[in-house]
Amino acid sequence: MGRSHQCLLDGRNKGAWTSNEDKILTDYVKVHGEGKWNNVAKKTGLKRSGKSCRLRWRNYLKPDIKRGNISNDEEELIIRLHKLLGNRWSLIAGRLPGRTDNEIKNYWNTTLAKRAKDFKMKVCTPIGNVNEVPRTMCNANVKLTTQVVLVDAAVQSDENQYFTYNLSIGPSTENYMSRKMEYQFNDASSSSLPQLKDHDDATDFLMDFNVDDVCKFLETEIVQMNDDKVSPNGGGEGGGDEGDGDSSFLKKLAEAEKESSLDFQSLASSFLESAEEWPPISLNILAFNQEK
DNA sequence: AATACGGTCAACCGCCGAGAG
DNA sequence: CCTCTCGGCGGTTGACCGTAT
Repeated sequence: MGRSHQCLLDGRNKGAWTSNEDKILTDYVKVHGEGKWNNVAKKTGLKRSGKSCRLRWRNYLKPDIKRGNISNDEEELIIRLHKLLGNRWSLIAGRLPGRTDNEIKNYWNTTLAKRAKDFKMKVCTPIGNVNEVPRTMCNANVKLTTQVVLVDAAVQSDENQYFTYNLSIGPSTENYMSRKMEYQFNDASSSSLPQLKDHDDATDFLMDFNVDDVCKFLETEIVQMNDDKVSPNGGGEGGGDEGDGDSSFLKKLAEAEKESSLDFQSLASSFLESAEEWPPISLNILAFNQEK
């Protein structure tokens, strides 16, 4: 694997390390400890840059490094930490003893990212209309003219697949709700609606509303705010069963915010910002939900 | 058997911040 | 302050390897 052809550039070796170079570096670190990497070349005659020495030691030669065979537990931890931290590989690696940032990064880019993509392609079909609320989530056929943002998606394993997403919906960045849901697929090839898994309260730090809350919010608040000619209780594109005014999301949001003394607005705003970095996967999820 | 292709992962690159002088 | 060095980090590259055609 990796680069094997050594070449000499500016008097320095580049490319794969030889076992002899490894020994020289290992011996040096045993005597002098880590750090002062630029001294390695001076004191040992090794034709490598300080950076290259440091990298070789930290990613390969260091005695406590675990290599290969990332366990299911480790994989799940990587997925969860990546949800939380993004591409901050060194932070993620810091919570996985013996694993290096480079290894985590490689594992993510090759195995996990690909798996998530394959899973998405397999299970979901784009419908091309992000403004349509999936009927399985909503009793009425409501036109959604607001933001629907998916900020997260992940697949745990082939045998036990799930995906998690945060759905942020609202007429503006001032008024919206966020809900995290984790779905379990018993059969990835099935087009039926997946089962909702239990929440992980530790990471679910936004408000926890059930699907009915989402539906009622969509049917009342959004239609009302975006189409003067459509009453909040039916008509227009929508119609169907609606919630009453008491169940409005905005009221609940205000109450919850008051009770918990948390700034949900800021929390959700930061989520929306990070969502910009994700691929436009929301279409696919919506399409899947619309399947029925 | 030969070739093409895609996955893996070690290593490199460029950027950045901290700290010393 | 300014400059320089060093180390850390995330993104990218490219050689190797297994598999498909």
